Amino acid sequence: MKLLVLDGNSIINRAFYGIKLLTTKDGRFTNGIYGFLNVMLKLCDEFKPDGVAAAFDLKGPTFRHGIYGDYKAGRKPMPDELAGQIPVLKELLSALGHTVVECEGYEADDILGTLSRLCSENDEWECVIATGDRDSLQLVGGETEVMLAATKMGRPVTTHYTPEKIFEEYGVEPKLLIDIKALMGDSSDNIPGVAGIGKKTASDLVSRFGGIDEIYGGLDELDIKQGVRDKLSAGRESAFLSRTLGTINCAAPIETDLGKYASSPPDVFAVTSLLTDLEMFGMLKRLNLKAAEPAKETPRTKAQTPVKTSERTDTDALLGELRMAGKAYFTSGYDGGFLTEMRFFNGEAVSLATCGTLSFPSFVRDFSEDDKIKKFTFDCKPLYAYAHRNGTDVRAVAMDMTLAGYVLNPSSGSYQPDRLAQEYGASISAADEPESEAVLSLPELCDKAAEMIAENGQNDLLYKIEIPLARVLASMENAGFEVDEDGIVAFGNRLDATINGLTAEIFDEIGFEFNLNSPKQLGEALFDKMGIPARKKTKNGYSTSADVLEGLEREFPVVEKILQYRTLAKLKSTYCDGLLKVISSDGRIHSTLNQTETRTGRISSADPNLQNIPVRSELGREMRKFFKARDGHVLVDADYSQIELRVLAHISGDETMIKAFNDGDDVHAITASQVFNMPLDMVTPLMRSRAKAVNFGIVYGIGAFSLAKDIGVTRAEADRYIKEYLRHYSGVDRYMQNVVARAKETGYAETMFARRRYLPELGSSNGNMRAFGERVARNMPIQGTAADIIKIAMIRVHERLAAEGMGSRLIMQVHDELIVEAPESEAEKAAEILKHEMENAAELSVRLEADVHIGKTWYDAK
DNA sequence: CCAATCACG
DNA sequence: ACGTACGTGATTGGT
Repeated sequence: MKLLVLDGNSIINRAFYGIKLLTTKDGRFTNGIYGFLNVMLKLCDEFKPDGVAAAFDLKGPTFRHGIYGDYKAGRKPMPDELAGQIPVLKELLSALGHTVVECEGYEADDILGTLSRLCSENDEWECVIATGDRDSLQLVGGETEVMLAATKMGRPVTTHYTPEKIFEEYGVEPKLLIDIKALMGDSSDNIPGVAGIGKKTASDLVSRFGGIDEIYGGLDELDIKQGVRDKLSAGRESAFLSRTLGTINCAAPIETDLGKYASSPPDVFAVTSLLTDLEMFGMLKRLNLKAAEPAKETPRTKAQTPVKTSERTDTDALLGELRMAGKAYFTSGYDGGFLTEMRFFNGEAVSLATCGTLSFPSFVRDFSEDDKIKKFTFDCKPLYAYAHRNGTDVRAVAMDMTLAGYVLNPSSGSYQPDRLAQEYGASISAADEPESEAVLSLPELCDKAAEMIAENGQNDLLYKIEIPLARVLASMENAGFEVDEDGIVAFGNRLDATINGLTAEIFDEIGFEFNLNSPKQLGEALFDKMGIPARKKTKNGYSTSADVLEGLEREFPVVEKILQYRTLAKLKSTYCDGLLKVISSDGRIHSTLNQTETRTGRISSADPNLQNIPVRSELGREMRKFFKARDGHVLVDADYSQIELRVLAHISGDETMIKAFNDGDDVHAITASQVFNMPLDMVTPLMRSRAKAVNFGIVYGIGAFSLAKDIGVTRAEADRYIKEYLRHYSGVDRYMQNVVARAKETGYAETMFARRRYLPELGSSNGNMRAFGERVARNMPIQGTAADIIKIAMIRVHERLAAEGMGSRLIMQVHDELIVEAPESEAEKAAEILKHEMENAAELSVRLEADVHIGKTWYDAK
């Protein structure tokens, strides 16, 4: 029996670039498919295989960050003209009775390797691999031959590689090709190799001495020129790493029963309609088929589900068991963002389904969608994300232990299963394998967590806020934020020019060069060498922070330039260079929204952080022009007006502050008139800005010293402001005292929605620690309640947009701000939904207000 | 891996 | 007498 294994991506790529752009009448590209079919039919004629398997990489916009992430592999993204052809090709292959093989987390190469291994382990089967990629030559031998397509002098040639042929060409056995590559490197595959060793030297060494194990094993004794020996010695690690990188993985979890790959009879109807649709009439003839009737609507066969294999293939039975039980305790395994396996822990048995299972994707879908199966798991966000990317949803999540752990104690630091087991399931875990212990105790962990959550009065917080929010965050992460890459590059170049000029001027004025980015060197230059009086010190030397330098810039003009340099360097490195590095192949940036990171209940954004894109300075704000809505869409941006102060007004119940909010929208001015005892229309901008600082200070737990420093008045003055503030807002005063006392009693601070943060600092004998605990006790309920409210708003916005069947998507949250990407035609409606859901997310004694703006870019929508 | 710095709410 | 506002994340230099 003979299996023809096609390297799908490689062959369609060669076809696409080798054949001029063929299209159908209505403009769909077909050249890749055409070339692929030609190659395949030719190979079939030549080898008469009993089965044909086409391996493909899994890639494209249905997959997540880091996987979208060709940016990490340094490859060019596939052009849309080609990407669009691949699904059609797969459909056609399936219709022809061939097998399409894909496996999340594995490349086509790995599938080739695995099939080759399976054939060599199986007496009946032999295997022919067809590819355009020389990497596969390492697989030759045993039952495997490779047909390598190449272009010589502008003409396509295919070479048939057997072990003999490889020895003839390279002078080594196939396995050692990897070792040659490990030495010479391969820039197109990002394999470093050994610096200074090229193809010639590498082949020579390997053919004389064997693989790198032998070469390095006898490096000192072998007959190697000293220069080469030195290079080898320096590149030792790189060589071994390169070998690992260059070795094809022959253990992809795909269908292992080779019988399943035997060709089945073609679905003549499907093939005919597909080829007719592609206008490939020549191909129809070659297959002895007639064109389909043009009048008839040609229903397409459903896209073939990729074939997979697994430990447990009876996923239908598994699903049945889970349905019968009505609940499922499970964990999900991910490889770089791909869902690769699920383990079920119902009762005694552990059932494992992996992406190698024939029906894994449909199993995951059916399982996820089934609202009769209550789901108990860890960290549901990745599963929500997986489901969302595949056009479905996860229903009936009854427990997420990660989120439960976070709700029970947001200061934990880690919510890994083993840690949770340690903390909440100690009775079970005592043994050596922390992970499996944690997993085995999942049902008990869930019970225990549920009980504690209920006891704390946190049911709504977990089940109505955090768990539903995970779905929203998953969808936001999947959506991403479109950016203007060229714009950022151009902006970066402009910055670079200015930075270079500035650097030269600074060194010129100081008189010598040093590393401007080093606070240490800068401090020495400024305060030692130039004799500028230092004002503040850090542990390691002088402080050169902005607030110190700002006090010096009038007197010493060079300091102004240094400050400017800092600003520009930050913009360039963090925002231009940093963001460019993480643009995915879909032209968008997919940040990760952490749900268990902050101690107050806020979410955080990382990798990259999109919650700290500059806005306060005009130049920095320019960055926001590069964050834009996709074609035909606009950004709808809504931010809460003073949500934290409104929350303070509500939870303190302070009548004056409540009235202030009800009287008008400029609270800072109203506060100024209260604190400075003036009629509202006599409040000057300076008074208003000081009052604003006091408002912030109050929210942060304030001390007179810090307030004084912040607004540049004497300590006594600042003290007076605070006293006056608390005298007028006596309810706030009372609240601030009560909340600390309460926290000392209970040991934690809490929000309106029962989110708590334990404050062991309050019992500290260290006065500073205790003072810190007190400030947190004052601040956390305010910041945390605001965080709870916007989370509720996010869930409702997400649900409304879905319920109304809109194309608008929530794409970002910045603490008090939500951004929706809306089709132009929906902009107004999306704006109304945002405003309404945000303003009605919670019922406070002051009204919540959200300001909405619409624009093509983030800059315009603020 | 930490400290310093600076971007945001 | 002493230290001095809440919550984050990324980059850089330096040990």
